[in-house]
Amino acid sequence: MKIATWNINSVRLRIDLLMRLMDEQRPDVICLQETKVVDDAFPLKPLIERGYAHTHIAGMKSYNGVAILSRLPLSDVGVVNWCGRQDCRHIYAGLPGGLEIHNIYLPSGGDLPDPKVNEKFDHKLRFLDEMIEWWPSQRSGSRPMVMVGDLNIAPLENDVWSHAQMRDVVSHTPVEVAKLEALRRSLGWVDAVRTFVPAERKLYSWWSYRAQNWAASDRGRRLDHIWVTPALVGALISGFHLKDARGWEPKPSDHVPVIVELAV
DNA sequence: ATGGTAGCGTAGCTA
Repeated sequence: MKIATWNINSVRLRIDLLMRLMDEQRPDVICLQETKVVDDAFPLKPLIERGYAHTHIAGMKSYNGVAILSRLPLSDVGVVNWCGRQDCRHIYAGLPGGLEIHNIYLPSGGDLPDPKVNEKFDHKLRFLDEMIEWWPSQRSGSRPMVMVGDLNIAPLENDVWSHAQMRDVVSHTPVEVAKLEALRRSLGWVDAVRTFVPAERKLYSWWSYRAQNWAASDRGRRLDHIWVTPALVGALISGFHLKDARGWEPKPSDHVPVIVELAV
């Protein structure tokens, strides 16, 4: 089973690039974040025609929005609301073989890394706190599960272009990295792609639109992740980033797809 | 220290 996750930054604007991902990689399951569209306006028809007949979407006007697009049947689908909001950041679905996949778009957190003055950073930390409590109470780590998405945190030193210069930049601050680690430990999640790309190697999934030349400056961050429960570690076949997609024309997303293959 | 770009929706928010 091949699973891809991609912050597409508007599914309507980039529907042709989504079909390129489908044609080039043939994932069995694609999870999207930042679809930025209400469910009634989601462009499902061309995706269904391409074989992604099983879909579970939750979108809102302008912001956020997540989608699971699958060639394989989905069962027991659900939505999870965090921090008392219904803001389309977490959906899940069952897959054949007793697998469950969770697709999450974690709050970005704004600019200032101080929860007392920046409500967005406070929201990000509370979102993490709630998830840290939720997983052990609602799910078992012995269950085969995959958690994917834009977590808006780059946890490792080599998940950012400069660990020293990023310490006070939201996405790499010690407080959010510690909470992400607590979340990982909650069910013993394993960072799937980092089992194939050693922690000593730089690895990014996002490059800012604001750079004059994203590839030349190469100031990226690894914000997008695929985690698996211990029950699935032995099934991992490959894990990689589709870096070429950052240059896809016209109008690339600022995030690239992250992909794993599982022998299930 | 600042500003740089992008998407939605058509001003200003979010990233």
